[in-house]
Amino acid sequence: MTRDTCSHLIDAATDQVRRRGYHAVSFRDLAGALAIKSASVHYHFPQKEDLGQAIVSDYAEAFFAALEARVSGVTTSIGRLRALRELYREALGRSDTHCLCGMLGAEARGLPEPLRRSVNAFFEANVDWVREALPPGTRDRRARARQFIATLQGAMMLAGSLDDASVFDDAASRLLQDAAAW
Amino acid sequence: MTRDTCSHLIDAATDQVRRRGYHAVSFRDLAGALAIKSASVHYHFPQKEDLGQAIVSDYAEAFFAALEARVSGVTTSIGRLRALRELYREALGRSDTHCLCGMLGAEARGLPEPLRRSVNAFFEANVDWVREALPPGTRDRRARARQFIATLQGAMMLAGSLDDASVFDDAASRLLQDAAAW
DNA sequence: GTCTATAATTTGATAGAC
DNA sequence: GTCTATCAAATTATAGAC
Repeated sequence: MTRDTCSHLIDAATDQVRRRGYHAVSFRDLAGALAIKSASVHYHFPQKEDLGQAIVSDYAEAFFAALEARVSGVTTSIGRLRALRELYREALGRSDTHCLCGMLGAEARGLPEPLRRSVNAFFEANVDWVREALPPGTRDRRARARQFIATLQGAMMLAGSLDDASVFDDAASRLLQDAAAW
Repeated sequence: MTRDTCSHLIDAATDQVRRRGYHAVSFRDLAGALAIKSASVHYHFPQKEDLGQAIVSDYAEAFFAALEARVSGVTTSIGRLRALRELYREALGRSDTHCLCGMLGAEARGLPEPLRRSVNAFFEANVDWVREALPPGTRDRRARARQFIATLQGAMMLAGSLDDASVFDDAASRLLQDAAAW
């Protein structure tokens, strides 16, 4: 028994939006990927915005679940930050796509407001997670957490644009190096 | 005598692509902004890709010209890096828009290949500029330059999405703080 | 250089049969 | 749940008058 159409649609939409952006993905593109018709896509997600919300909440849930799985048993701050870096890195390496929320964040001013809010909730949660993971003595914790996420996001964008994953590796490894001294 | 239509079109297109992304901007949007018809836009830029190329090369030229103007007379490494940070920061503050190439870089996989190459040339030049601006003793200069640009780009994206310029200020100021010790 | 007019295609979306 | 059929609007783009 394979997964249902709804899950497949979310996967296809997530993949395509991560590659090309929200406005470049159409219901017909997605229908084609599943070998169904666009009317069937509308059955599952009446409006494009509904599908947008679904992929963001699905992505956020999977992201934080994968993150928690990785850090279970990891007690050092650097170890936890490293786990986050590796989660970003594997998304880039496995599917050669940008972070879904990195893409939607760039496009934020052109997105329906509720969708933009969901993207922002992801970022807030991501920043909060880093803030808690930082070494106990770190000062300006929120600013450092923002810096950390900004670097990973920017590195992922740059690596994807230049089609060179070493850009991510360079930026992320120096970031971790700096963070060890925070 | 006001500037000609061609320049106005480049300005309007740059502004709208920075706000909403390449695929979300139409010839009719741009025509409307100039109170002309879309057929007139095609007179100046036959294909959308032509307009895309024009805004990127225009942007890159203006960016590096403004950068050089800012660093004329600035001799310290930190002073030069600070000037770059301020150039990014003012783009965010003055027009509340993302970096044009940051936006197009995120969308890169969905752009015509020649346009993508122009965006990448901007990033390569930006990284090269930082590499030369880094303090003389800095090791892993290319990696550090990539980290620097990644952080500024990611910070600009995050600040724009969250509609909070303090995100940029936090990330960028900590970056400069770290860079002083590189 | 700008316009009207229009073509060809794509897009988000709906109605109703099966 | 999926389909056919269709719609209204939008999109990139062109031809030709002024």
